[in-house]
Amino acid sequence: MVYRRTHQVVRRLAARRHAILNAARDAASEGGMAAVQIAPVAARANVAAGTVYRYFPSKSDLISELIADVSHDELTAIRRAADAAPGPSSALAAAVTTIAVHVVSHRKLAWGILAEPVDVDVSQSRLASRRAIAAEIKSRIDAAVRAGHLPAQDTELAATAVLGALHEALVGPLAPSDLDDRGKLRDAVQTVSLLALRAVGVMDARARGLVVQAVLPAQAALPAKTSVLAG
Amino acid sequence: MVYRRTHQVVRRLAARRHAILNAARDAASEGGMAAVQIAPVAARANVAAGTVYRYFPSKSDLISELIADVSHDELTAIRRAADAAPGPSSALAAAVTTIAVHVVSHRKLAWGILAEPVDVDVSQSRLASRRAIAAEIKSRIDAAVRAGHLPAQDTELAATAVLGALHEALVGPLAPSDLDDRGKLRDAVQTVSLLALRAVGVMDARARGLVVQAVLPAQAALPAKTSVLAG
DNA sequence: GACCTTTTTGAATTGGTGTTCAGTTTTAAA
DNA sequence: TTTAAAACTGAACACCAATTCAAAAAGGTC
Repeated sequence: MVYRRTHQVVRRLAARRHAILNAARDAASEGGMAAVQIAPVAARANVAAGTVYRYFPSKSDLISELIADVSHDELTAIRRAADAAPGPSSALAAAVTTIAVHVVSHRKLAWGILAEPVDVDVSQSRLASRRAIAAEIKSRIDAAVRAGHLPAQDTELAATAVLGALHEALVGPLAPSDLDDRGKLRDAVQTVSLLALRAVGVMDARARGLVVQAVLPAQAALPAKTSVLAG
Repeated sequence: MVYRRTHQVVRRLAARRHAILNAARDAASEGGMAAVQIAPVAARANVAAGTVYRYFPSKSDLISELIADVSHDELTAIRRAADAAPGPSSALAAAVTTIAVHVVSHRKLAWGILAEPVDVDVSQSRLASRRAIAAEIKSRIDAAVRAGHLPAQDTELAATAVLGALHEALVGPLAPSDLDDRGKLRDAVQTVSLLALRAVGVMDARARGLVVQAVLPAQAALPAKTSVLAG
């Protein structure tokens, strides 16, 4: 044989793969999934359109991997925030506010990942992404129920509803348009987190306290260098 | 002039318009918005593809009108249910359960109206549809707040979040799959309605009572002849 | 029935983007 | 430097449903 992949090449290939995925993420962050088209993404990554197909079998696969990536980062952030909390209720509050802060800070990307119409079928990866995050929320609600902080309930449905409330209120088409203002953003995050906690049965007064405590670290964790979502 | 539209013709034209819209609604009910394609819809309505374009400038307009129609029917049903309730809290509960029962009873159509990817741009009519229903919910929450039954809050955001919770939990991709069972359906509707009411600040015990009272009439109103959504 | 207008038809056209592939460039080994 | 494999390029292709439009049919008046 007169050709073998050397380390250098392997690294370059990996870098290029990253570059393409990154280009896709950037495009999605700026213009939503509609902006994730092969030719523009290839241009952003400094490769030709055909090259994309040496790394991803189809556009569908590219976007699916993008969705999985972003979800994975998101899940990590949620877990870290919740695990750092002192008790089950705080953990739930931390998880909820983390999601709220993240999606509201990267609305275009979140909208693209979650619900924006795409011309290729990405329902499977969206489903997996949602399932994973819903499962995390469910487990946090379960823990709070076991601790006697919340009434017994269908926690799976509750987790799904909580996610729906967060998404619709913060990144959906009816979301407030003035969320670029830092104060407004925090208010919206607090309001919606409060709604979510009350929905699962946290008493109003207690929920307010939990939210206030959870919002600060969630916001602080975000602007650190590269944000988790837009990395 | 040697030609004027006679009554008969006017009626036939109107009937045809209805037939096309109805065909679109049927198609959406069966196969979601993906099934709303010009040729199949035309076939369903017993006209040629080209004829559709004498009634609707574009597919986008056809679907937009379909969305507006369905939303209008939905809004009417919500108002009727809420207005029949004895007080502001009951009215809110009635509105919420009405939405829940409707979307869960016509999931494919609801999904198509709300969020399913479509190849043409229907974001404006979807936005209008959502806005109208959110406004109705908001006004019911406002009334309950004024009556002192709920804590003061950002009712616009609350209404949006409530809708998001209902939709995601009942028609989204994570919605339970066993909702064809009548009992399961009722349980899901109750559970999610309860979550929605607690979210806006109704106490758990009271919310349970309101939901139970509201679910029965909402369910009863539905199967009457032609359902409001699929009619 | 003659004559004009509106309506309908459905096959052909259009448009836009994902995907392919023959030719070119780059890389590694001899 | 030569050789062969892999990687890359980008213009051409394919796909597929929305849309158009010339011809035909139906409707209305005289």
